[in-house]
Amino acid sequence: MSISKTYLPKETEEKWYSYWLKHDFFKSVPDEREPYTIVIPPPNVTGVLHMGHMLNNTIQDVLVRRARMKGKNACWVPGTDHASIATEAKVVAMLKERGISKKDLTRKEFLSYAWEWKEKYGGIILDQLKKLGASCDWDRTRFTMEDDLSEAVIDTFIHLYKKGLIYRGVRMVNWDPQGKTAVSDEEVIRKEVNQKLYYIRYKVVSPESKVSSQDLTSGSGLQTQDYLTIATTRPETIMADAAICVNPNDPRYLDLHGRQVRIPLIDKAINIITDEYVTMDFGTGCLKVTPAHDLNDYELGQKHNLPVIDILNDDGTLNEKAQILVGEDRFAARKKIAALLEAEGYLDKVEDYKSQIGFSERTDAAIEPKLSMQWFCKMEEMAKPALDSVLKGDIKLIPEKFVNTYRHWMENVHDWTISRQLWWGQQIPAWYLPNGQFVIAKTREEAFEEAKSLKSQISDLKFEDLVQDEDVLDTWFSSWLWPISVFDGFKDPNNADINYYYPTNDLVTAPEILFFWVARMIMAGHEFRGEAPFKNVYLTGIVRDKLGRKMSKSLGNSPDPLDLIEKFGADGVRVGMLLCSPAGNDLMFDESYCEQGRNFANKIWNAFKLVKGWEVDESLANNNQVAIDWFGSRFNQALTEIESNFDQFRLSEALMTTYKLVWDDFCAWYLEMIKPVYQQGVEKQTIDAETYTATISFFENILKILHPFMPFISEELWHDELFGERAEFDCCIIAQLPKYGQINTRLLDDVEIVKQIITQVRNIRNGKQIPPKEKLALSVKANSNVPYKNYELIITKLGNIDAFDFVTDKISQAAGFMVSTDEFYVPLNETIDPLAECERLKKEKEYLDGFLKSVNSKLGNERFMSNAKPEIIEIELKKKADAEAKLKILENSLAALAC
RNA sequence: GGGAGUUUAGCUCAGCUGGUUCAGAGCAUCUGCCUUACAAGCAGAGGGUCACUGGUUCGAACCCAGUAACUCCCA
Repeated sequence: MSISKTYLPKETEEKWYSYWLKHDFFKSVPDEREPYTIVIPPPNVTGVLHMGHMLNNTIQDVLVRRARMKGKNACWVPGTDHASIATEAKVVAMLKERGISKKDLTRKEFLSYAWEWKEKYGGIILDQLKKLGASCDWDRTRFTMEDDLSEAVIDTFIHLYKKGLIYRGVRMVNWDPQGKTAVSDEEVIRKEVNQKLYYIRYKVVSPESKVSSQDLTSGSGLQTQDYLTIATTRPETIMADAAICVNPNDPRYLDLHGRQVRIPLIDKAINIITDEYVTMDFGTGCLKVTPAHDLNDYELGQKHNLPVIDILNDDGTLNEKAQILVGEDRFAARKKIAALLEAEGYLDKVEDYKSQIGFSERTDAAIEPKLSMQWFCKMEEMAKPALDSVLKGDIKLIPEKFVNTYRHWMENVHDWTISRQLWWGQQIPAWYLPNGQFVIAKTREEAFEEAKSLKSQISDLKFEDLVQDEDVLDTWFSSWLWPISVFDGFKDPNNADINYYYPTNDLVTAPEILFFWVARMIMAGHEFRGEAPFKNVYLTGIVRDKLGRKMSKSLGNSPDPLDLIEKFGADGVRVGMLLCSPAGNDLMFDESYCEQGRNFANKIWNAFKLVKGWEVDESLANNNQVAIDWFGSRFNQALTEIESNFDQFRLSEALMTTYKLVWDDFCAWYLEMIKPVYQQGVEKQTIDAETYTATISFFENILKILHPFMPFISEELWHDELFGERAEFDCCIIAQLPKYGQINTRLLDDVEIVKQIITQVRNIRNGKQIPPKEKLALSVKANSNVPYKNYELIITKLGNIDAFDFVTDKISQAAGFMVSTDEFYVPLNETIDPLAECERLKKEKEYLDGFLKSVNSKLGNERFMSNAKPEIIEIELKKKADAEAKLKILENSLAALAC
């Protein structure tokens, strides 16, 4: 069977993914092993895979696969959330295409369309994850709107209501006029926007009595005060003005305290009030107070007992209370009203102005502050244990810097608006009586029973009289239960799964949802299980493009992950993602990282091809024991480094350690050391049995440590006949990671010196343009105790040396170099330029002189000697001795050259 | 406006408790090679005032203060 020249991912990915599935390797059931659990951050059911998901899920898969290979019972629970706003928008769009309007449907009809949509498109993102190699237990796939999870949501609502943690109230909320729903503070994205500041004149009302008294006391004329000018970015809301407010200390407006102005265009009189809240040096120092349409104004209005005049409809158009421009959209109205004011002479001037505006995360519509009746969840009480568990370290945030952010948010937490004016979601279990009273109950039956027992209820209350709250609960009110609900911890709080898998181990998610989701899951964990839901929260960076811009659909700067997989293979993309993702830092993604990943896969493939081309010749002796021992030590050393990297969630470093071990140590050095010399006319290169066995075993171990990062190629090679017959269930995915072995540091150090010698010989070849095929001689004048004899075979093979000998004197007419304190000579036919040689030696001497000087100045410094730790002094002394030894050799060489 | 973070080679990042003349890795670049596993490769090489200014210390990329630029979070 001929083996292809490059690794072809497509041929293996499909094959092994279905093999793994078929053999239930992703499946987890509780047993006596230690569990390792991750719940997926449920992607939005409307979503398609983007680069953020790629990163996030690659990391989760690496962690899960590694845990599995460490003998743990690994369980990765997949699923999606129902994303009320986003999904409802998709469904509305689908209906529109079919010529159906949501208005004409009943709730039930609408929901059946929504489920139809979900069944059709809702699984896309999970199927995409499979392409990446995600080893989720798909049998456990959950959805936040399925019956059991919905029931959990309703039950927790009732529980929290009974505890007094949920209440209903009129509040200023963030209104999304496009989604026609309230959204939480966390779902509002603030952006700086170029706006206009309109300066508008309000005519001051002048009651005769006041004018005269003013005239008498101060003598100030009213002529200049006929108008009062305010500055606003929202001229379309003037009809909702309830007052004009000035700072009581503002000398410009002292005359106006207690008087009135008339709103332009509608000519309505409102009071001038005073409050220190107003900044004197912003705008004109006069603030129009519009309680219905601004949070600060609302509070000011409460304080001063002002009426609330809401002139906007739910969709952002003006209503009849506006009196003019009724039915116009708020932004259209803004332009029109500016024109009207201008025409009537009320517009003083217009300035450019930058300010922060909130936009809905889901629809990108400008958020409208709006007063409405909503359901809220009190946060303060639940925040406390959730904060403590992070501060105490029961939950570790990685990287640690997020602890500060987390604390700040938790200490200043606001109540959570949990109602949404939508249909797609869990309907709030509040039932209203005709008299406006309400009860909270799971079913109409229970609600009816409870309603009957209300003191002031209507005497002839009928079952059908109860009307359930129209609104649904925020999607996060489902997601915050996720680590518990996926194991049916609400339905059956003592079941085997929840007892075994909860609390989960690691959560991998984006820092953007630290508050939305992570903090609330921690609260829910404490509230409903008395225990935090996970131990580590690994917060990934944000995937940005090369220019540092966040990847987004609207910018079009995000590659399609599936195209990347097509181009570089799943393993290549996984490696590419990890290579550029240091923990907690954003990553500047570039396709070239995936290319590097693909090249790495190819390198492994070709190393495999090499080994596969060998044939054992039993008659051959093992000449490679040194190489075998060296790589064995090097491998064990790398294993401990990788382990420590994983302990600290330094995945990119663990990968880089693996990469270098495989590419540099194994391929570039080890295989070159042991590789049979090419024999012409021989079909298969022959090798001794011991070396062959050792190499195969190394290769198998390498496949194991590669597997979490590159599951497909490692599984593919694992099953090659090179490793002998594999039983059906003998798969790399469940192989156990190699155990740590001995590390011979002396050997590792020696080989570093040997490598330097080989590099120096290669440099001489390069410099003198001696072809690699031409053999050279090498002599060593050893001053150290490095056992070069042991390494002779390696040196001669990799340096292409045909004569390696030990000498006691310098050799002239040879290119020389020094490694450690040993001198090496490569005799050459050509004459050596003594001047150039002299120059080289002098340069080296200069460096060493400087080095020695700095060491000596330290050792000569009394304060260093008295303050530095003994080990540091010892190192300095050794440095001094080494430098002196080297210098002596150099000086001899220089003397020999007579320069 | 408040808080957090970042700044080290052309790029992306390491650099742990201050201690080798300590400045490092990968990629990219340059030079030479189609050497029977791999040109998606091999062998080499060059690249940095550790943002800036002070301070502490025998000793600072690392600790402290200030400055600048950028990023994020909250208002």
